[in-house]
Amino acid sequence: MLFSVIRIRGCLKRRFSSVSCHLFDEIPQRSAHSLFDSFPERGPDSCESIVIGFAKRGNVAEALKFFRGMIGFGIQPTKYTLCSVLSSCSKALDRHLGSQIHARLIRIGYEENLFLSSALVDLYAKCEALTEARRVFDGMKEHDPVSWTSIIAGFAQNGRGKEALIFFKGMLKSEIKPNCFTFASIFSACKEIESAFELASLLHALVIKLGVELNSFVISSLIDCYMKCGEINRAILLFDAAVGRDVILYNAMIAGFSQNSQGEEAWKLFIEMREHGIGPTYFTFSSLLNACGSLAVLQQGKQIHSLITKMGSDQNIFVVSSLVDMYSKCGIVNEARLVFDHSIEKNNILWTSMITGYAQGGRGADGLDLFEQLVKAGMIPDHVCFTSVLTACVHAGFLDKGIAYFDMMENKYNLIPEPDQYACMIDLYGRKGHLRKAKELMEHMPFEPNAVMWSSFLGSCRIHGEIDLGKEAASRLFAVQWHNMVPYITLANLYAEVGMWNEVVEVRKMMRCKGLKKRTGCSWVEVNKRVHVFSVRDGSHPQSNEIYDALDNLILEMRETGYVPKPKYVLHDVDT
DNA sequence: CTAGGGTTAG
Repeated sequence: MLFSVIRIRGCLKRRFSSVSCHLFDEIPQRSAHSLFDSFPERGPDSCESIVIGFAKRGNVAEALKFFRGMIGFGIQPTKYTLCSVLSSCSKALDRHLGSQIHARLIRIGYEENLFLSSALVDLYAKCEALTEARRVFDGMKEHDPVSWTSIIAGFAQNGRGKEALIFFKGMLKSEIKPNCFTFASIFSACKEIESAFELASLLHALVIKLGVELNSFVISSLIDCYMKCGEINRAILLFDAAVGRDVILYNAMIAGFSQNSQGEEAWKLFIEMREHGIGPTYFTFSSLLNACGSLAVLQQGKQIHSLITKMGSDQNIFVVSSLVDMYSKCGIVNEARLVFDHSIEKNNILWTSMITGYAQGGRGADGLDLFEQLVKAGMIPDHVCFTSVLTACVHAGFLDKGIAYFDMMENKYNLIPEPDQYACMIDLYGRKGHLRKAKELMEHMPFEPNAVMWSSFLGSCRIHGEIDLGKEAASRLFAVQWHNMVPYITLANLYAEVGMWNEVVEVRKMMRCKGLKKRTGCSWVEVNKRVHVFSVRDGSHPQSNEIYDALDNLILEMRETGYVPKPKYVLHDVDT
């Protein structure tokens, strides 16, 4: 290494920039730095080479530092340098410096330069200044694939998929053809819209037509989109056909399997990628832990945890949140707390994971205690966080505290309560026997009550033997969820508990008329006084509608064998 | 000599 430095220093006698490209390949960047300092004739050429060299190699901080330095020396940067620096600004999310460069560019004129315009569009898009990005884009005299892709990616990455798709339409109308970069962005925009699957299929055809179907960026984006639509088989087809499987492709598959409750498959792929010596990365860990939580397989979760520690990934905030979530879901809240305490960086999501862990583990008081600490730590709680807090109140039966926190949302944090938080309050009032109050809340909130609210309300009616209100809730549920058995069963139980046997028979008859039948292939276990439903076929843990359907049948089955479900076994307790 | 892309947590 030393020899390289000496050799390069020899070359540098006359021109620094002539060797600067090689310089970065041969010696560490730290040495490049000191070499520059020791070089006697620091002119514009050498400064620019250093800036571009660092920028090109992704050392954004150094590139920006040198750029500031050269401006301080009064050296005028060329457009080449400004282009590199803009890219570094966008990576560092330094909108301030980026705007200053923009101002400089306006003075010297840049509209004809596609490189500079695209870099500006990208900068503003990455810094979430989409109006500004659009202004630059619209001001361009002509567009190329890069500028189109920059504006499309900008909207897609900021959760504005619809607008991204409108730009994409504009691109298709123009002479410019989308390339693999464009498609990689467009599929992430796709998954946000209603008819995602239909559109993705159409665009998939276009991908093949334009011959970019082998690009791994396009494939992983497409796989992710299909997975989010629940089209697991399509994703598998794409994955099997892919030639060079990189770590992101594996991660996309593992995340997809986890999101679709196919924990076993996620694990199989993880083992496969390890056999091929690929990864894992932070992304792999968080997806895989997600799968552990839903399978409630603690052993595997612990194995991953030790691997994470071994690889030094135990301070990544995504990984930590997943660990907390996994341990909580496996019922070891104390272990989750240890991981939480050990994490140096703590954001809103991590705090919320931990509060949820306490709430769902039946330790509502600890959850609320943690929330107070969150506030003391200077964090600003958001909607999801309040859902956790209110859930903790529901589990602990803290009515007054629940009301106080609910009011606090709007009074202290300017958060307008959403259906999720109203649902908690309806549940809380209902369970405490304040059914009128719960009903009042449903009638006066700014939106229509949803199925979750009616379900919990019906459950509360059953606990407190409120026939009339229960009947009404059940009929509302029958209207929205005709395929769901839960309201029928709850209503039947409600009648049964007060001895209205004729009505029980009526409800059973209604169920039979609707053709609601028992589902096979599911079983249940009781762990920590909670019912867990799982599929016998693959051991996976069904979610949402599937879990409700399965649970309906199980409760029926249990009742038929003389098992009387307690209130805590109503559906919203099981959906964890 | 300069520009654009895919996967993760409550």
